[in-house]
Amino acid sequence: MSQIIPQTSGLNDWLISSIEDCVQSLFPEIGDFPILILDTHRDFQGDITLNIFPVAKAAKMPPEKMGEIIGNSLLAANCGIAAWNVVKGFLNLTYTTERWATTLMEFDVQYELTALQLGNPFAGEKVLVEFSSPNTNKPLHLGHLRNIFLGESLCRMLEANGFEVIRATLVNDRGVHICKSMLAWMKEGQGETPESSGIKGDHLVGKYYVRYEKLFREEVRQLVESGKTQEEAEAQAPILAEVRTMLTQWEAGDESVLSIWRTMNGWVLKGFEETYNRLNIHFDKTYYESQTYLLGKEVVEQGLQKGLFFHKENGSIWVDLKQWKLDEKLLLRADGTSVYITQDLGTARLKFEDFNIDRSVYVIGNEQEHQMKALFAILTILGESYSDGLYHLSYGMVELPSGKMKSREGTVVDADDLMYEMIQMAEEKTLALGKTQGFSEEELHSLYQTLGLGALRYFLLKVDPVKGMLFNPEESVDFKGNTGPFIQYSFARIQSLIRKAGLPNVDDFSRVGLELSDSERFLMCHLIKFREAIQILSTKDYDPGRIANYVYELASRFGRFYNEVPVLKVDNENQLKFRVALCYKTGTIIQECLRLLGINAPERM
RNA sequence: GGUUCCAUAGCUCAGCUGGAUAGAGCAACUGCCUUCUAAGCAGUAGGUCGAAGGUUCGAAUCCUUCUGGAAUCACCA
Repeated sequence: MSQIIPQTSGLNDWLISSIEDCVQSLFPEIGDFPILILDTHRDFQGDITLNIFPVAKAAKMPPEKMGEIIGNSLLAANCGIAAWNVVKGFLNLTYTTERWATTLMEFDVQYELTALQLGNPFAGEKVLVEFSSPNTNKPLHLGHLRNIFLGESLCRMLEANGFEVIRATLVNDRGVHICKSMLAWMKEGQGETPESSGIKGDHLVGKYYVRYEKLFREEVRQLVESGKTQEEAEAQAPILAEVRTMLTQWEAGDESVLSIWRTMNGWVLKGFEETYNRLNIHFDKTYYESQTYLLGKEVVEQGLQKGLFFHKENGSIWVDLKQWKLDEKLLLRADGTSVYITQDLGTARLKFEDFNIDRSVYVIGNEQEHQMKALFAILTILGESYSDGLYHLSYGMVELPSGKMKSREGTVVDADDLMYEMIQMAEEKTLALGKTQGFSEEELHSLYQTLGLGALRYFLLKVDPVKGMLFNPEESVDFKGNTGPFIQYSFARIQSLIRKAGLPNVDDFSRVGLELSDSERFLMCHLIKFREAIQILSTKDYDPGRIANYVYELASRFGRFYNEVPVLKVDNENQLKFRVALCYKTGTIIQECLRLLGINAPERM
């Protein structure tokens, strides 16, 4: 096991050790100092920059003098540095052409991924990622899409880092909200089904969820007119009592209620399945709350016996979370029925029993941050073996210009509608550009999907998850600038070059007559940071957004290169090979980054 | 009221463990398609990084306080 795994890019590692050697030989007495490597500022000459302040401090020497000494020493060592300059406390270094050529020829997406996995001390650990987790009373909306894209992309990142990933979703298929749409359908549905109406199942049920709200509002309005206060009216609306009765019947196993419940849930789940398929999302395991909601009681009972939880006078069971800066938390009601967190405890245990997981990730909105903290604290108190590997990937809500989306009031951006619109828009834009001669109907259809859904996915993933997002349906999602299609376009251009030049053969590559332009260096400087960009060192790296940023920067540097430097139209054979190789490798990295984001990369567009 | 999170260009956002003159995209304006895909490239304009202190060679970044916004704090789910 003496294999050497460069932590980041080989080039930078090599530079760091060169600098270490150099400083050690010049100043044998020097103590520890950090080597800070950063990108060279755009306005200065160089490929990479050393921040000299820490070294200078350790050696008690003015930074500029120190920079001079190190620069000269690296140059004299003949180790791949062609030039240097010092500005203030910064030593800007330029690699030799030879060094760059070697680096590029050795650079390979498969090698990078393998090295990433071999370098991950936790590789092979099992991670269960729970995401999407919808309710079965309404269709998926924009907020779910953010969740789903985050979850799927995180799974792919974890896999790339060598983790074994289990994709799971928890369907919330029971409770008052489910009964509401059932009740409205029984009252006013007249037997309407997805087949009879031609409406997708989840949308049909969602329609009755909204209908319930209308009926409820109407009853409240009448009660208020008859002299009740708003509060009284909302509490006394007869339809609410009907819902409660229905829930009781459901819990008691009343077959007439269960049968409608099964039917309507079936419609919704079939609808979800369609949407997931369109998004290419597949779960290894689906948990249903109706099957897990009683499970937690056992976990609570065990904790009670171990003395970790306690009773209150009325018989309810609690846990003290004060050392986590949380309050006391109710785990089981006095009547023995479970609360939300009881179910979560049960599901958590079940996930472990099913898959023997090392880590458990929850992709859930930030509205449940408090709840998640409490859950993790309790699992830690219980001493669950995976409690160190718990993580809540929290994300901000997607809001509309008019404010929060509310399913009840019908003010939501529906996932299916939005996807459809995105694909339509992709079609319009593609046709307007008229670059798709020779495409078959099938290819066109597939291209529109790739572009439309790529734009949507990128739009939702490029923003830091912790931040709330604003989505303005009027302005819609862009196709130019920092967008999915721009990155896809960069890839398509590269593929076009490769089709013309053929795959680069670098075996007989020599450096004769090779010259590098600024834009080539600029592109390569970023290209070799691929591994850094996708590496997961801790849970703070559970963010697909940084891949989006990385690949956008890469595509944008490629754009500059493509415009400034001819690739195919060069006389020097080695120059041609080098540039084709640079394009090809940039393409493989773009493709892999897009794949990690769940976005397809089209060969032509 | 307690806790947590957020605040960067007109708008949407980058800015990693403190590092050079704070960067993109959109919108606006100016150039570039008889030459590798113009969904592109180059340029102009746009900033008191919410405010005030502090820490140090150095702060958008770390600490404190304040302001503004969001979420959450049920024997609801």
